Amino acid sequence: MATQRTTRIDPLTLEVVDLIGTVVARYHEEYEDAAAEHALTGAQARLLSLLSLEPLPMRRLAQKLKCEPSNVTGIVDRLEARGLVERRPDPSDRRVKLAATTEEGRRVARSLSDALNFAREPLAGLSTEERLSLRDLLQRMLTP
Amino acid sequence: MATQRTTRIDPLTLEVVDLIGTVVARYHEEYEDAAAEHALTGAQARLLSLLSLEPLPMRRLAQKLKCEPSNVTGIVDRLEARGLVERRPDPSDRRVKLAATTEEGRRVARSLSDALNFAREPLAGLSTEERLSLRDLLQRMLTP
DNA sequence: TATTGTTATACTCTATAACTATA
DNA sequence: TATAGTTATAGAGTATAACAATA
Repeated sequence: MATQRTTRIDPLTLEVVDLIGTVVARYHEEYEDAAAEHALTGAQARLLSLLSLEPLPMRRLAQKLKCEPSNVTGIVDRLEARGLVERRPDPSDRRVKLAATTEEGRRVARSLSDALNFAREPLAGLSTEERLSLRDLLQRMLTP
Repeated sequence: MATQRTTRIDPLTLEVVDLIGTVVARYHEEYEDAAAEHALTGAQARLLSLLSLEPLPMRRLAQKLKCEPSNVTGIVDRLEARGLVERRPDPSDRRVKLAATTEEGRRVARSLSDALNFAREPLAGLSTEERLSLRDLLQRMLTP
């Protein structure tokens, strides 16, 4: 019976789940703040970061962002209007448009990932051994 | 120089950061799915979960959800229209409206937290010792 | 005067459905 | 006919500013 499951979770597990919730909240806060410093929304920042690795068809972007293709049009429109992204034809298929970062877009994307100090500060207090341990625990948690 | 910091992050730390990113994504996916099963948006589910603990003034809700008070009005409106939440006067201050879950709202909130199997499955493969270790590492990561 | 909640407004993100141009 | 991208539309979340009721 579903409503009884909760009682079977031990306090330690609940504590860990709660900590993970805090990690999630902190991660999002930092990401949104970093995006806002560049006057970007979260979705725009995510799309820009994706494109900073390689140009992608609109369709691929939708898959990666887990949203409908129609939404990507608007997000790319707004980034294009700011000169951070551009649309290019795909020589091999004229239906496809490749979205790609401009020089300025790459600059912003780099600065964005630098601003994500989640990468540094929260882990700064852990030793190499502890990071190894954390890595292994997270890996086992994520791959059942 | 900000653009050089990235190169100073060792591969192990990057790996851990990447894993945390995956945890965040997985957590959100599960939360949104659980909310969608009850035809709730993420914001509505979060607000309902908050209220399932205790009635709160609209202002407090805005603080907890980290959004403007004006937005809470609409979210509570929609939950109230579905009979999951109600507004009550605060006897001690007639300016204040307390949002509170209905009986049905509590049921949905409980079912929602049950559906959040993130609490169970991802941690199922870890022993008690490993959970203790994970808890301590996350705690130290979050409290610098 | 300050605070609580609301309204009004504008923007973004989201999904759905219909359209176009290619394949 | 199938696919890629777009447009149109509607609902929801968000911030800002202005407002009424109460403190």
